[in-house]
Amino acid sequence: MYEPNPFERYMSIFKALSDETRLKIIWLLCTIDSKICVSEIMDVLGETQYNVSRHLKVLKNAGLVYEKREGKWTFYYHRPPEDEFDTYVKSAVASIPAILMAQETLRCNHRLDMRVDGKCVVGLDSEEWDSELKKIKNNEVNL
Amino acid sequence: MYEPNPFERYMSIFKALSDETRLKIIWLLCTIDSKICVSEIMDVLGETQYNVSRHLKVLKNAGLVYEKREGKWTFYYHRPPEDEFDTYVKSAVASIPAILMAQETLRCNHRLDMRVDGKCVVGLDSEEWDSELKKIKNNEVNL
DNA sequence: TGTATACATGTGCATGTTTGCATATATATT
DNA sequence: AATATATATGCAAACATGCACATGTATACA
Repeated sequence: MYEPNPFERYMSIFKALSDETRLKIIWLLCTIDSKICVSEIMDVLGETQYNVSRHLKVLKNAGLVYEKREGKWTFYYHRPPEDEFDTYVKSAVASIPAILMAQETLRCNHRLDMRVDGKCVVGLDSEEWDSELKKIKNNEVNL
Repeated sequence: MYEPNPFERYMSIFKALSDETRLKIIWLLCTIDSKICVSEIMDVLGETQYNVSRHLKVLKNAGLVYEKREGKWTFYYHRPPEDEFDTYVKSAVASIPAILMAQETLRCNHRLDMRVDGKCVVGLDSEEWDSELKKIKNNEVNL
């Protein structure tokens, strides 16, 4: 990425965070876990695969996340702050009240509990996750 | 402004800051002075009147500034942070290196020095400011 | 080697944003 | 009251963005 204008960096970070899906992804990365794969985000946010993938690319281009392949899965990691600006932006995102993310947090925690040795092992639209979802909806879990 | 989605607030703040002109305005408000009028911003940033006016409206709708009429002039004020999120966002903006704003800072300081009793008294495209600009360009001022 | 799974991306369409121009409004001055 | 100055805004064109569908690519597994 060639950035002739030094302001581009700041603008692209703010712009990347000005979308609800992307903001939620970053919040989850900052708050719940530092890495997450595409299918996990899909399930947690109820977004389609192409949308999640595209939004992640925007976040990656803004330098907010980086990706690492693990087998079939591509995990996206929260990129640690490199300067004061990054640090304050991260703090701002993290300060968004958890109550606004209650549903996503619940779903995310359940989805992440399915990992084995820190790796995603549940595929897209799996029956395993579907049955977990039903439990969540029926309040059969502890909030 | 009706905001059914609580995320709207965060998104509109990030979106407001994802534009170069608006980011520069907020930076100047945070760093140089807490208030500034439309014609001053025009002169400092070299933007047209309608653009400055509209960008200020975006910032106002995002809750980042508020306006107060003073005679012919409308002064825009930096709105103090109301919560943790606001505070971190302000810190992020303020952490943008001053070197990137050197030219704007210089022009802003000169323009603000023309105020009398804290009030703007120099009109649009005035000869007074034009002659100041020439001094800046000819390096007849102390950086 | 063939198939399934996870993810990425090109195209087209709808929508949103920015800008320039013209014009309207509000205040001050005469 | 008439005029000048400062600011705001409606309209339309240019541009950017987001989404859906289809398709392509990479990895895993049989």
